[in-house]
Amino acid sequence: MPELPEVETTVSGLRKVLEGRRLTGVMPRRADLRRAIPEDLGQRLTGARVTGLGRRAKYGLIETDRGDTLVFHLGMSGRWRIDPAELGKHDHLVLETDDGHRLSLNDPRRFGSLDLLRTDAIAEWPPFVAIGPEPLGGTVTGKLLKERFAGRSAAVKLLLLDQRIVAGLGNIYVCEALFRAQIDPRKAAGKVSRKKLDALAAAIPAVLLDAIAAGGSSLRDFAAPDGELGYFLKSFDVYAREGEPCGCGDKVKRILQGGRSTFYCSACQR
DNA sequence: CCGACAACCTGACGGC
DNA sequence: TGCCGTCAGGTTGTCG
Repeated sequence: MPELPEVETTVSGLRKVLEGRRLTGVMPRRADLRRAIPEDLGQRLTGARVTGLGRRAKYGLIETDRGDTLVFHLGMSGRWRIDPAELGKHDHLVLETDDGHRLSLNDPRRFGSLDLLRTDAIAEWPPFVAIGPEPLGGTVTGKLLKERFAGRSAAVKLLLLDQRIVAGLGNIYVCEALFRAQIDPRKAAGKVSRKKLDALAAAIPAVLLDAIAAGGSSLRDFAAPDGELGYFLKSFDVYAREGEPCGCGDKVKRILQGGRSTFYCSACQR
């Protein structure tokens, strides 16, 4: 579930427990997730103090006073647990703090990742070099979308999922933003009108901020890291609502694009 | 550049 | 109870 709002919520939850704390234990419990976990991760982080937390696109950042930043990605099924009663087979990294808290990165499907980067070189990390502007940074405007979509015949839905165009959007919030902007997800990106792109540029941060306000909602198995229920509290306009009525009275449709479900209202979105 | 598809991996759910 | 097919928030790569 982890799209931008869920990562943002996760980072906020981690900040409460980690900021300013010294890491007294750092225990990777397997060698790899989606890719290898750095072998020296435990050694480099043990004893370090956490100086700050942040987020870039769907990546969470844990910065330390040793010049290293732990970069995590939650993939499809990752979440952080704070003070879990017991560790299970999907708890892949455990952190212990000097004030007695224990955190675990739990990721059943292991599509997530863990990397340890030098903080001063983080901008040159290849995944970050390729990634597009932050949708909450105020720079994603109709004008920018017009430029990035120019000449592109791919469906606008698919280009919005491309992290190089805009960072942090995933399947849920792309569907929701397109609904709010009343854009047909199948439409060629380069043929969406400037007026619609202005509406889209406004809808993207609106949808994301609503989700953050709702506690990083999403789907079934997402919970905020402090254990508060973060899922199913938010209802979507179209996502996962196939066959249900849209506000206009028509039924929400589900189609496949790029092998993934798109939910939309063919009456409202044109 | 594009669309289609597969791969990575586990778990939940529905149908039988 | 179990077996089987389908689906799920993401990313990366190949093929034609």
